[in-house]
Amino acid sequence: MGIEDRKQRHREDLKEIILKAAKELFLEKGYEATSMRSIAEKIEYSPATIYLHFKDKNEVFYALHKEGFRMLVSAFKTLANVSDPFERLKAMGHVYVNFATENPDFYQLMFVMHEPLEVLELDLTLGWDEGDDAFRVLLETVTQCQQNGYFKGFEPSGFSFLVWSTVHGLASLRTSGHLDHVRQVKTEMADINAVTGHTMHTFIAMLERLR
Amino acid sequence: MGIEDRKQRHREDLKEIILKAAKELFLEKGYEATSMRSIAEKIEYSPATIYLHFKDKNEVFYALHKEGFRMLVSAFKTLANVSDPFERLKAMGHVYVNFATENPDFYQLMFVMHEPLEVLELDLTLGWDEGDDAFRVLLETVTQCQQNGYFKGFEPSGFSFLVWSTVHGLASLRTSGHLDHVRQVKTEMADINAVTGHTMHTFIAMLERLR
DNA sequence: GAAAATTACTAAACACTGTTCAGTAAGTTT
DNA sequence: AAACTTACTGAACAGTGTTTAGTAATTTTC
Repeated sequence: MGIEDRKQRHREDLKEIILKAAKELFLEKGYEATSMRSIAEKIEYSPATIYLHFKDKNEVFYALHKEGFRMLVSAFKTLANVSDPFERLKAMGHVYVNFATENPDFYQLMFVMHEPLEVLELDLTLGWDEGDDAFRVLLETVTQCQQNGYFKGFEPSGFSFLVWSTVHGLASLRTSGHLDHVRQVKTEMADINAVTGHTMHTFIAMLERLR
Repeated sequence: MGIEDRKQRHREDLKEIILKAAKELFLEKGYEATSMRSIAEKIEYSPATIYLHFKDKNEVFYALHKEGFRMLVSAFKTLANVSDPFERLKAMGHVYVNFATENPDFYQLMFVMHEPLEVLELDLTLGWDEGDDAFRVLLETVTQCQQNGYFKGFEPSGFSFLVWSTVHGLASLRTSGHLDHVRQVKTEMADINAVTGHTMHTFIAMLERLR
């Protein structure tokens, strides 16, 4: 029935339609609960049709993974007008953690799961371009901070990895629920936002001491 | 056949046998590839038997998750004889990251996946005791460092969360492969061990500056 | 000692999953 | 009109976690 109706409708690019449906299901139900069959059902095609456009489930989610990076990089780009590099670094930290907080599923896909990256393992020339972009922006900002007298004596890429580790660690402990668990058991803090904010604040205070 | 043989064998606690098999399969093949059926086959029982001892797959892996924490906490305990708290904190960082490096599957289960924690979500009084223990040791060490003049002006639990975030971030970027990817594309470092070591070294240098 | 109750276990089914492949109907080219 | 190409699908394969009805052996009760 649905299959017959759909044939009348004007045809957009089917690949886009598949991704749109996959994204909606993914954001609504998560990765595990978004099956190839449920995507197919949503777009009123047979599951086999998806395999004409994507090699496998990983390739579908790798496309979403890339979309997530485009979102994050574009959020970073709004910070280009912050002229002071240290202020920009702080703002990047907040943007990063906020992105993870507001888009936990995307964040999981981009930085935690390695399923969608299995696509890359077959073709190592194929890059993680958007991710590399984001790191480049961080590295540039750290280097500029050093020109302003911050982080003296630290090797810039090592320092960038350190900053990334810290914000990623915070973001991932937050989205996994482990941070909130320890907060509940070990602290007096009111909620998960309080720990996250407090930890970010501590991190920035720490960076500030490294003038 | 196998089922008949096994009935003759002396009976240990079946729950332990299930966990032993689950652990072996898990360390060999990973979480996804360790099915209830494969565990059952390994111990020569029917899959249904496992459900007489465990509510579901999560409960099986929650038991392994706890075992991982016992391993980590016991590794921390070997550090009790390091009398200088700052030296102890540094050593804890290395133990933590080494644990994640040497037991990536356990680490995933303990700090990255939230599947085994779904068991807890039903019964919130049930704790993550071993994990809380590990955090307590960290908090104590940080507090003692402060008594020796380190990290002045920082609130101890916030600072502990920060330290945890950093080492967890490093460990999880390492085990997920993201760290190595960026290293390959963006740095001259030889291998994953070089980045990890370099980032840890940078972190410790940073902490040292906060006297 | 016979009957009843309990224990330990399993076969089979249910409702899913990702993926493949032979086949078909419609449109295009020769 | 015949041949070829495209777009798509139904059905199957081999797997998954989990539940349930049932059974054989053991233990308890009368």
